[in-house]
Amino acid sequence: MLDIKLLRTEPDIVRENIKKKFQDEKLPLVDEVIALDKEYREAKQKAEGLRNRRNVVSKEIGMLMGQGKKDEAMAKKTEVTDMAAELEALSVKETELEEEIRKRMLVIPNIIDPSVPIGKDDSENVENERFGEPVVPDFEIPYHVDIMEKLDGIELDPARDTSGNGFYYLKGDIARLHSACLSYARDFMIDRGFTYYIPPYMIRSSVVTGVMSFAEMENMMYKIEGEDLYLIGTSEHSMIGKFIDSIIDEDKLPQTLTSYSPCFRKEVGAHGIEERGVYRIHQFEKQEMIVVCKPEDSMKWYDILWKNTVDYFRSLDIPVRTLECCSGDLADLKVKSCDVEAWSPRQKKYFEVGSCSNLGDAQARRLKIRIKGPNGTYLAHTLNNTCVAPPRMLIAFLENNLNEDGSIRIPEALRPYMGGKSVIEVPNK
RNA sequence: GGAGAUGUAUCGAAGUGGUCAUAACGGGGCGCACUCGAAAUGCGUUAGCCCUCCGGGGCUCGUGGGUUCGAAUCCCACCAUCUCCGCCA
Repeated sequence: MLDIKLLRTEPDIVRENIKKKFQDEKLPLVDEVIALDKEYREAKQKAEGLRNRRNVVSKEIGMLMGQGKKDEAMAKKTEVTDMAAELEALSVKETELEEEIRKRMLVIPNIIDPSVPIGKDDSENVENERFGEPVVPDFEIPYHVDIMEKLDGIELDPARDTSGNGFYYLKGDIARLHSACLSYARDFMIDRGFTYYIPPYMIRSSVVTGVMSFAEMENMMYKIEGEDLYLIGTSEHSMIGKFIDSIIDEDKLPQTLTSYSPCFRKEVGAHGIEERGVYRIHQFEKQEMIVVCKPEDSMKWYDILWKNTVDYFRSLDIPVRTLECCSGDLADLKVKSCDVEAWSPRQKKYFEVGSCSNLGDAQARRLKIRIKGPNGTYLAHTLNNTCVAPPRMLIAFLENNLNEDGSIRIPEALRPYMGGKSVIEVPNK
């Protein structure tokens, strides 16, 4: 969410930004907000004038009552009663206008960073940099489910019976590999100075509506029946939620956190949920990074965050690239964002395994996350990034570390988490 | 899950319908004075948000409603904490 003062003083910047994001249909909102805001402030001033009068008179009534001057007090009462209706009407108008303004402010996109490439949609995202050689071996790479099944590491049919499509049983060494990736990611991030968190996996509706839009909530979140609780779609929800309406001492910054959680997503209308396998599923696990920092540091942290993910994947011998989100594909709250994509030798292309975002002060403004410094309080900047989401990254892991005989090589870094194993062998039947 | 108690600034806490909400009283922090320095002492200071014609004004006593001319105070709902009982990993 933008600062409304920016719309008052520099509406052209806001309009220009909307155009850059190819959301011209939102252009009228700028003038609407400016007009509503003017009306709102007039109503507010009038209402506050009346409230002031009421407070003063009520105090006088109190004094008169204290002195036993009942008649004079009664006369004053009438004065307050007379303006009650006007005040009530103004209050309602005030609230209504405020809501109308907020409704519009929520959909006016955040000002993007000047470095963001201009483009209409995801087809115009820009490859930034490649890390590692994208190798295609001279033998055929099977579909990830087939690799896993050959290793006796996945059971999809029973999962369909117990839970439906979009769930899975991981088994044996593949399940262990999944957990190893997470444990390794946890230690990897701790080594880089991040504080490890295990957050609540369910959050109240008031937090949900704070951290996402209504449409997102409908399409992503599972609700617990009979309770005011939702299963989190990512640990970012609980991690950012804990900062809602808080003021952080400047010397406690930056907050660099890494959180583990299972993630639950309905994936309503999402492409690929029907696909067999673990690419898009209703339940997965993820190690996440969250940073809350001073405004001047956020771009520095943005670079540190995505590089962490790149380093993590490179330490597992998986080639990756970073793909920068163009203006039109950037979510409204984000200033800048890139995906980390892993190489798939089977598809001979890169696919998304993580997403790094700098939200500037937009999320902080919406959630009232502030910093207290020597010169007053100001809004924080917030960032988040995926370290690893194993079910999906296993696809890249298995494809890139597959031997011709179907066994899987375990990179050095992961061996301590796999009981020292250097290879996952194909079981003899 | 049952019973009871509680929620006021940085902390403890007073206020139980008005003329004591920046909020008594006490502690902590910070600044200044005294001191070679420190302790002790004294003085001062120590929320956030919004509007502003920059004079000021409004809102916030866990949160949201209600009653009232007026609510920290009365009523309702929710949230949280503590104690006891039950249950559980």
